[in-house]
Amino acid sequence: MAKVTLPDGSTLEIAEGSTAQQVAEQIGAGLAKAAVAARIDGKLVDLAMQVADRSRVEIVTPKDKEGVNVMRHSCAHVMAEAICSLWPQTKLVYGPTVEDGFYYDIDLDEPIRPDDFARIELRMREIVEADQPIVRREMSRRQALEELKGDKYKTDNIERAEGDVISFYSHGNGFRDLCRGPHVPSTGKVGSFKIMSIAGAYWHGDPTQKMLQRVYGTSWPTKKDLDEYLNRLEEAKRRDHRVLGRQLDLFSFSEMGPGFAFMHPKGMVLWNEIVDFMRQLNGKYGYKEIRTPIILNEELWHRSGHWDHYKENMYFCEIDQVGYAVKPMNCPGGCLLYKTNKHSYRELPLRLAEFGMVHRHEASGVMHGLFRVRQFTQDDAHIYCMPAQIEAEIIGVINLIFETYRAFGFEDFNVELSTKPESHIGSDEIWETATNALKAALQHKQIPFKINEGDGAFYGPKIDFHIKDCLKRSWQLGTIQLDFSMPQRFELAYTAEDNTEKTPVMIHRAVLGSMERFMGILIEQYAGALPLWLSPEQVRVLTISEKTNDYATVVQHKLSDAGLRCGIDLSDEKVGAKIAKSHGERIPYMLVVGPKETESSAVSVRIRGLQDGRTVSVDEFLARARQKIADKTADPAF
RNA sequence: GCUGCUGUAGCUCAGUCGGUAGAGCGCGUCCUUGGUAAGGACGAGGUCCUGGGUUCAAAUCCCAGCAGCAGCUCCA
Repeated sequence: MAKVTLPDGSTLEIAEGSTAQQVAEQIGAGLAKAAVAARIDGKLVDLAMQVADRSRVEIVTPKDKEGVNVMRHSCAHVMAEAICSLWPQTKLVYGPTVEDGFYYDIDLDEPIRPDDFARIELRMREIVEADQPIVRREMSRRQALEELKGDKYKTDNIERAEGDVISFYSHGNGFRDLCRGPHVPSTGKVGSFKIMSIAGAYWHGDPTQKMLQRVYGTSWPTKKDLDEYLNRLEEAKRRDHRVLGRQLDLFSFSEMGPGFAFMHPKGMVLWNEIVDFMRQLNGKYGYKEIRTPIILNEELWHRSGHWDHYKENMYFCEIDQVGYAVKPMNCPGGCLLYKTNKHSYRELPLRLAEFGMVHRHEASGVMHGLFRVRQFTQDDAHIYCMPAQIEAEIIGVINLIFETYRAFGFEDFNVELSTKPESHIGSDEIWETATNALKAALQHKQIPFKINEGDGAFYGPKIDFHIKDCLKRSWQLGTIQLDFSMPQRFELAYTAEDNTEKTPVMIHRAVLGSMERFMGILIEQYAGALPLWLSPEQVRVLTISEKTNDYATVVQHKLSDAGLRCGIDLSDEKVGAKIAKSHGERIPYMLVVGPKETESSAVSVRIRGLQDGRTVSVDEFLARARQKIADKTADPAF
C-alpha cells in the first residue's frame, strides 16, 4: 500500500502503482467522472500517470483554470486530427492554448476557408463521439529525432524542448503528435468547441520564414459556457468603437487618407472635453503649454537620431529644394524651443506640455480604427530637470496619470518597467541611476509593476501604463521615459549653482498616449454611453406635439445658456420614436415636454437606460445635471 | 509589409446559370397633433472600389492596383 496527501490535508491509502485516475475513483465517482488531469506534487500530469508513495495528489477538473486549458489543448489535437484526415498532406507545426481557446499552426499549401469550418467541426464531433483514449508515449530525445527525421517542424520543436524525455500523444486511427502534454484521458472529454477563424502566421514569428495557416478554435467545459463566450464576443462587437464612431457620428475615415481620422462635430466635443480636462490638470501640476511646428527641416532629424532610427516610418517633402520631414515625435521641436533661452537651475524643473500632432507611416496592415492610426495627437510633455529631481518628477507624473485615469473611470490598469536594451547609448552608471529612480518612484507609490528586461528605449528606461479594453486587448496609454541622449545631441544646458554649464535630464511623458486611441478606448469602455460630462449632447428636449414647441424652445435655451449641451427634437414624430432615437444616440437625459409640463414650468426627465421617468422643475433638473457634470459622475441617474 | 477574406444607395446588406440593380434604416414632401424604446403614404438617391482582360453581353468570370476586415510582425 502507498499513502498520498490530498489538497485538504487528509491522507489516502492507495494500492501500489495506482494511477491518478484510480485515486480519483477512490475519492468519489463524481470526481472521477469530472477529472481531466491531475497535479502530482504540484506538477500537472495525465490521469494515467502512476502516483508514487507519499506524493501530494490533486485531481484537476474543469473548475480549475488549468483543467480547462488541458481540455483546450486536447481539443487542439482533435482539431489537428480532423484537419489531417481532411487534408492528408497537412504538416503539423505547433498547437498551444491561448486565452479562451487554442490554435494550431499548420503547413498546408491549400488554403482552409471559413466554409470548411463546418466540415472540420463535423469530423471533430465524430472523433469526440468515438471517445478514443489519448495515450502518452515517451522516448529519448535521440530516438524521437530519429523517428521524426525529415519533419523540419517537429525536429525543430524537439530541439527546443527541455529535458531528455520526449513525449508523444496519440489517439484514434494512428493520429500522433509530439507534445509535452498533459491531455484529457480520451477524446470524449474535450468539451464544447467551435472553430473561430483562420489567419496567417510566420514560423517562429519570423517574417523571412514561411507563412503558415493558423486555425483558431475555442472550447469550453459545457455548451452553456461556449454560448456565453460567443455572446460575450457579440457584446464586444457591439462596443466596437469603429462601429459606434459611425453610429454616433463621432469620426470617420476616407480612402483619401488611410489612417487619418476625420473628427466630426460630435467627436470634436468629446475631443475638446478631454483636452480641456488635460489642460486644467497640466496647470495644476505645474506645466506650461507650448506648440511646435509639424514640418521641420530634415537636418533636425539627422541630429535627433530619427533619421537613423525612424526614417522608414516618416513622411517627407521638399520645398524650394530643401528637404523637410513631418514630425513623428514632438521632442526635437521642443528641444529647439528650449534652446531659445539661457536657463538657470532656478527654473528647473521646466515642464512643457504640448498637444502635438505627429505622423507615423505605419505598415498598412496594422491600422485599426482610432486605436492605430498614422496621424495622431499626443498629450505630450517634456520635463527638463536636474538628476536629483528625477524621482520627485516621476512621482508627480504618476500622480497626474492616476488622477487622470480615475477621472475617466478607469481603475484597472497595469504598470510595466522596461530596462536597458542591448543597443543603447549612455554609461551603465547613468542607466542604473535612471532605472533606480523609476523603480524608487514606483515603490514609493506602492505600485506593483512588471519588469520588461531589455525593453527600454535606446536612450533610456521607461514606465508604461497599460489598460485592457472590452475585447481583452491590452493597450498602452501613458508612458514615462527618461532620456539622457536628446539633451546631449541638442547641447541643451542650464547654468548650475556653481556657475558651470550642465546638461539637463529630459523626461518624456504622455498620460493618455494619443487622443485618438484614448477616445477609442473611452467609446468601447462605455459602449458609446459616455459619462454625462463627456457626452457630445447631454440633454435633448422632446416635444409631445408641435403645440408645445414654444415651451420646449424656451427650456432648451435656458439649459444651453446655463452651459449644458442641449438639443431639441421638434420633428413630426411620436414621442416614443423620439425616445428611441435619442436612446440610439446615447443621449443621457431626454426631457419630454407637453401641455402638463408647460403649465408648471417642469420637464419629464427620462434617463438613458432607465424605463421610468420623473417630473421635476426645470430649475431642479438644471441644478442636478450641473452637479453631475461637475462631479464627472459616470451614471446620469438621479 | 505578409497570409486569408471582403468591396453594390448616406448606413447595414440581398442580387440564382454572365443578360444594364433591390430591401430595410436614413433623407425629402405630405397626411397625422399623437404622453415615454420606432404611426402611415409618396418620392429622391447607384461610375455595382479603380484599371485592364475574357465574352455578343460582366455587379457577376480572370489579372493587377487601392481600401477595409481577421490575424502575424511592429507600435501611442
